[in-house]
Amino acid sequence: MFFQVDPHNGLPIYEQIARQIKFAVAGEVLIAGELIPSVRELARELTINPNTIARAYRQLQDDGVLELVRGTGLEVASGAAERCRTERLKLIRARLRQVLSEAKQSRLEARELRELVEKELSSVERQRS
Amino acid sequence: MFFQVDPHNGLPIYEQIARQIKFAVAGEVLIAGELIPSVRELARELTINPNTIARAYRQLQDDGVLELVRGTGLEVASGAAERCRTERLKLIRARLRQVLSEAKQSRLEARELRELVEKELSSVERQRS
DNA sequence: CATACTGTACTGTAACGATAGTACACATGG
DNA sequence: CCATGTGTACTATCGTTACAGTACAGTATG
Repeated sequence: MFFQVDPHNGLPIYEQIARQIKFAVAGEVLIAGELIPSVRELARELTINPNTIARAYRQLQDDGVLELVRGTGLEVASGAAERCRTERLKLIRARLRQVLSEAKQSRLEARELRELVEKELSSVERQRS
Repeated sequence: MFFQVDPHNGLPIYEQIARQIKFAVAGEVLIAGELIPSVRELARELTINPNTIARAYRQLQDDGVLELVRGTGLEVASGAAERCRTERLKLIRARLRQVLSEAKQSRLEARELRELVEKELSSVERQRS
């Protein structure tokens, strides 16, 4: 698994994990019916408290992304990909809007902002996919 | 003063205030030598605890943005505009990079992402300056 | 001088996120 | 059957953020 967690991100860790799993489902890195890493395993891998992982998983169940298979683990719910794709788009759009709005509000000149965006965008596109 | 604070922003309130003041200094909305609103006044205006405002101001002093005039208040330090401009650019660039990187990492297609950015960018530019 | 305003310091309380440790019901595999 | 591995629940502790209230030194203004 390729999850990354940053404790100083502002976002709570359990939130980061839940979101990354949703994004993985949206991108079909995790497929319906597939078992996800166990609470203890992922906790060991990320050196994070199992309770924190469990909280993320509980939230994902509440959101209908994961389903419990008793005694075995949690699997990706069928039909979750669609919903996750929608949610992913909404989240990214909101984040983007917030950043751009802040930049604009800070009286950064429009030209400067557009240059910055162009530069970072092409920089990101040049990364390994 | 035109400060806005959102308690559910992830960022601590004192951090939001400090940043907005830095941005105001960078954009020369606040000029060197100018007195900023008093702790109690700003607290009343934003309906926020004075301690929280005081904490933001203390941090701004540590960063050399504000200078204490004893018994009178805090004024914008001379030469702070330059440093604030630099810091503003760094902060916005970092935020932008993070959002775009997340979007890319979530397997959103490059074309989709670019469209999204274009749309939001022009939307923001259309706002009141 | 006296009042009212500055920033600052201190204690205490509450909520939240994260950690630590323990315990339980359930299912799988030997 | 039994050991192991699932998720889940519970209590307790710690640090950070924010709030509430009080107090104090310093300065401007009357």
